[in-house]
Amino acid sequence: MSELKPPSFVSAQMVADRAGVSRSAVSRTFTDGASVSEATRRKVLEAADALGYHVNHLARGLRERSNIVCLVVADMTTPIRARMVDVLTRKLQASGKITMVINTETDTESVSAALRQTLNYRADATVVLSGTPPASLIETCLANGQQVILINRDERLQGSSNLGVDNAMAGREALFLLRRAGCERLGLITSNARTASLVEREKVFVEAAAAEGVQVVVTEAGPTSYESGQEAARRVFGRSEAPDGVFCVTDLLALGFMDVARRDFGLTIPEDLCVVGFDDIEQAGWASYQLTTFRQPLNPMADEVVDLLLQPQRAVSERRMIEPIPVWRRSVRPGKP
Amino acid sequence: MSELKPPSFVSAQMVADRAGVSRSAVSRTFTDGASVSEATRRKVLEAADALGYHVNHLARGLRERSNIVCLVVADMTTPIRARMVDVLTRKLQASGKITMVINTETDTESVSAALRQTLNYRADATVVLSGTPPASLIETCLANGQQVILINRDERLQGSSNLGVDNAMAGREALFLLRRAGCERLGLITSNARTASLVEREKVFVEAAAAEGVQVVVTEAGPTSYESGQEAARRVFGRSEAPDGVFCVTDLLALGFMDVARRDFGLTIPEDLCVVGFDDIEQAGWASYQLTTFRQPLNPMADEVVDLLLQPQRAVSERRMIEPIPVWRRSVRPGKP
DNA sequence: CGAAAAAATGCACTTGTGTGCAATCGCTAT
DNA sequence: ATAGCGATTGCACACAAGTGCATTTTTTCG
Repeated sequence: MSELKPPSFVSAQMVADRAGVSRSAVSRTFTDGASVSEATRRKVLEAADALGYHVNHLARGLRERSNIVCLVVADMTTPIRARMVDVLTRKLQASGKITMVINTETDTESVSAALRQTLNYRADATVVLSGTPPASLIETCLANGQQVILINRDERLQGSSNLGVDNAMAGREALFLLRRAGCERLGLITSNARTASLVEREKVFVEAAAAEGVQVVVTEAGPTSYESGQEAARRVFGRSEAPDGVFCVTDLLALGFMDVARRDFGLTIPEDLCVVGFDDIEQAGWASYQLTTFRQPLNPMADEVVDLLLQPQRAVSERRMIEPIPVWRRSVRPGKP
Repeated sequence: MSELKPPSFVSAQMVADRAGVSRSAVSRTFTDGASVSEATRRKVLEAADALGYHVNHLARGLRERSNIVCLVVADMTTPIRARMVDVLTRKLQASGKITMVINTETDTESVSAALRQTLNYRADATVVLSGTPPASLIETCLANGQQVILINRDERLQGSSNLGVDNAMAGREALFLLRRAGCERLGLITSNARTASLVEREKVFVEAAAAEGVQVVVTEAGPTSYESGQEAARRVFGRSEAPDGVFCVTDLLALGFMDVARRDFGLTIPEDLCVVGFDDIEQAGWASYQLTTFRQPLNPMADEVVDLLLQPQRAVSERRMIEPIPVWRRSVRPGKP
């Protein structure tokens, strides 16, 4: 009560008064396919323009869908996340949705709070890029008619739509690339984040190596970052037997790893050491790195999200899997013919 | 009419029915400081929990402030922009606001469309990180009681709050650093974006050099990106007289420039060439670059934004200027004592 | 020109909240 | 026991839109 916003928003009623018509006429002017004569439409538009009227989407959202989509995301500064947010907001906008970003931590409590916000704002759908929401809360969302789309989360939660890249394929292919390059002593660099995606890439890589009778030395560094990659390299090359081929479960890890391997241990890439990453962030293509990696096809993924939004009945289907695209650069020796 | 969302959101009325109280009691239970007895509050909370009730912030926004803040931004994948969005969403959330991101192009038409969206959703405020909205539209926002905060835009538009880093200081200081390192042939790398911020950094640098009787060769590359930095380096070192000290108006430009200078022209940094950037993106600190640059103090800037939001009367004040922080790394020779 | 069909318009209700006002409830003090 | 008083409670309205239905206006066609 202390202060109402003094210059209030202009409402349809004000426009109606000014144009000398009923409020319904104003509403219909801004509704596609509604029946309004050309004359009154002109009067209304003129008045609206003069007053600076804009339809209140909040009020509209009371009756029908709000057209709001919530994006729950952590670690937004990470290049891959930034690109995901960029692509998603773009495509969502293009399909008439507006994006609310909820910047969260990955712990369950933060994600839960984010999901509740999502419900508070009557979002048509929630897209989760980070963390794993508790099943009970997902059910609440679904019970309220809100779609839940999980990206790269692969917990298969009842009713939620799941969507992600094929991590197994990347793990297998990474091994293949390193073996073809003649690498004998393999290493795997992962983070302590233990995301389902990361774990799967790791697992498949190690298993595929075992199938060939090759051992893999697994190094678990800190969070998924450049610094963790550096730390991992210091640990790896401080040991007796150094690897000559490494799969880093993330490009950021790979870049940090490469920098330390080269600068602190004098290794040359790819002669002494081959490195494979995952994500294909922009920096992976920079001249200093030229990292061989797997691209997450973000545009197709975002298209898929939009598609799910427009056809909610598809949501119950199985997990949609998208193939990552191998990007060959210079951090792995070309295979012998 | 084809399909109403079949499992509709649960409303306060449903909770009231279940708890055997009036809808007002429900509303008051979720309103701080409202008068409800402990007994009914308990009944309401229980019913709300059982039904999965969540207050509709859209409806709440009809009467009072919506607590929505719109962020208008382009080039979100750029590291500096990603960090800005990250920090802003964080701080806004912490102060009880929710962020709508509008991903736009920098042209006036796109920005205008974004601003209108902002009005449609009754945002309390709009924060513009990219592009320059037309004055008339800003006035409309203000007339509707919506705050407009422009960051690093420094057009001084009537009524909007402006906020940005001190570009002049950076330009002067960059020259000082290079001169102290003994650089004689100076270059400046800029982009064709011609943002006010970029132009000012450039102008002050060139003027300060002129004041010392030193000429600066200005090279204008494409958009503000790593690739443009590479392109600029190829042009600069293809010419007869190569510079030995360069100020790149952006870190991304600087990193691309460094990579080409080193790899394609065999220069060593900082012995043959000193480089100064601006922004202090994460990559500037990576081992391959160690770029001397100026940090945009994003946290203080975001604090300032939140502050402006909470005290709208401050909005009319003059442009708030924040000092960038010099970050000394290895891309510039240390000055002679 | 007049009747029937078509188009345009306005009323009133709906969506989910918050809140002023009046009525009611419960407790204390005389 | 009852007046007095403060704490609860419910009614009804406001907020800003969309829309079914009935009514009015316009158009069309015989």
